[in-house]
Amino acid sequence: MNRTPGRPLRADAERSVRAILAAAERVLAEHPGATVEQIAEAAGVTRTTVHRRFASRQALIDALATEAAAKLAEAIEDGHPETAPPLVALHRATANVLRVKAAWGFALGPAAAGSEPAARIHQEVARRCVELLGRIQEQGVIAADADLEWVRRVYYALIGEVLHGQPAIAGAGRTTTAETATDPDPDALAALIVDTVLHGVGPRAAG
Amino acid sequence: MNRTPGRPLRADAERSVRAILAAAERVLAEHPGATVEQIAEAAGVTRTTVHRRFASRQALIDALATEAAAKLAEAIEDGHPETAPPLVALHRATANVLRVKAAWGFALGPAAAGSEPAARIHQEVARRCVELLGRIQEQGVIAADADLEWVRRVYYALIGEVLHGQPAIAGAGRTTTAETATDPDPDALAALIVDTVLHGVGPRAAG
DNA sequence: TAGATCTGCGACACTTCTGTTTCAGTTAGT
DNA sequence: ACTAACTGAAACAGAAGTGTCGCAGATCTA
Repeated sequence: MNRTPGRPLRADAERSVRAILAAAERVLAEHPGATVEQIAEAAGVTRTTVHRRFASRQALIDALATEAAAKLAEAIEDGHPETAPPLVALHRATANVLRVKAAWGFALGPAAAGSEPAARIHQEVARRCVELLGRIQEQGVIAADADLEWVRRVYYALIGEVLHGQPAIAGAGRTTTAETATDPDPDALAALIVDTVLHGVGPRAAG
Repeated sequence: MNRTPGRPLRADAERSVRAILAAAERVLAEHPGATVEQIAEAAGVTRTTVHRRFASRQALIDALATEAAAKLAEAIEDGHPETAPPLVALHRATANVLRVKAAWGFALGPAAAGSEPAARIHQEVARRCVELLGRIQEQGVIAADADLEWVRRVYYALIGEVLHGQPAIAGAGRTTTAETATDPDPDALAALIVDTVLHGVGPRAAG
């Protein structure tokens, strides 16, 4: 049975879909093996309704992954990677991505991978990311002989690292610059990530 | 029923246990939700036998996680973090860890976490790691005001990153230094990781 | 070689989850 | 206000997995 109707849904049905997706993210983030029933309960809906809107558990996860991937792409674009100065764009995009990934941890994680359309979006995002890094490289801020794919992966890894130790990041990075920031706000973390990717943790070259 | 007998196992039974653990790693690495039956089949054993040796599926995973954690700890110690020069120890330990993590990807991954004894070992490993980083910091190779816990997490993240894109790392890092190394050997990768952690991907400070 | 141990085989009860269906009652849209 | 769409409730069949048991035969060990 196809639950991807051509006709537009009624307002309440649309609301249900949103509630289910939001609940799925919430529940699956904590327990990836969670039941459809648990998701339904968290959404304030019956299991029957979930199955009415999503053909299968997998279909639900795929939809979730796709939606989240779209938000991720949007987060990058909101940094204006084309028009803004590359480093500014990178910083803004990083902060945006941190917000999105924090809110859609499961849907953007490995457990939700395998969704075909989502995978395409992620691939496109990676392309844009390398593009932006290339522009930064042209400015000489990234070594000319650096492998941009490796740079991108380091960058991704640090984003992921920052996100799964929320309270652990008190006075992150250099205690002098970041002080004891009690609030792990995305901008400070983005600065930490970008700085670490570019310069590592070694002592600063004078200047 | 307790499958942790006080008496020593017979030789063939011991062999079965080893085969089951090895097969579990192999199978679960590719499909974390794999069945006990699939594991048994891969081990050349019946499901009954698996249950004879491990009280439950979870008990099997816990045993796997614990064994792998021990190998990880061993990998660190093999770098002689106490006696060798800190940077040498870090490099050796990194190469060793890469080997171990490549072979025990599932058992050391998040899916196998939650095992109580394994968790304690991992905590101990992290402590040793920070200790070593502290010694490197004293040498001035890591900035004096850097948060070592953050450094450790960056280090871990890069190790993880290197490991889940095996064939993608052809001419890793700086193409000039690494050339097009067709073989992603642990030592080259370890050098890449350590270098990136310390200096990032920015242009080298002259020298 | 004798006795203890281990294994495969086949079966069993039990639980849990999925996906479907029907139907009566509610809610949105026009 | 009328119709179409949506929902909850309650059941159903079915699949799949887990853990257990007993037994006959193979395999180790002393």
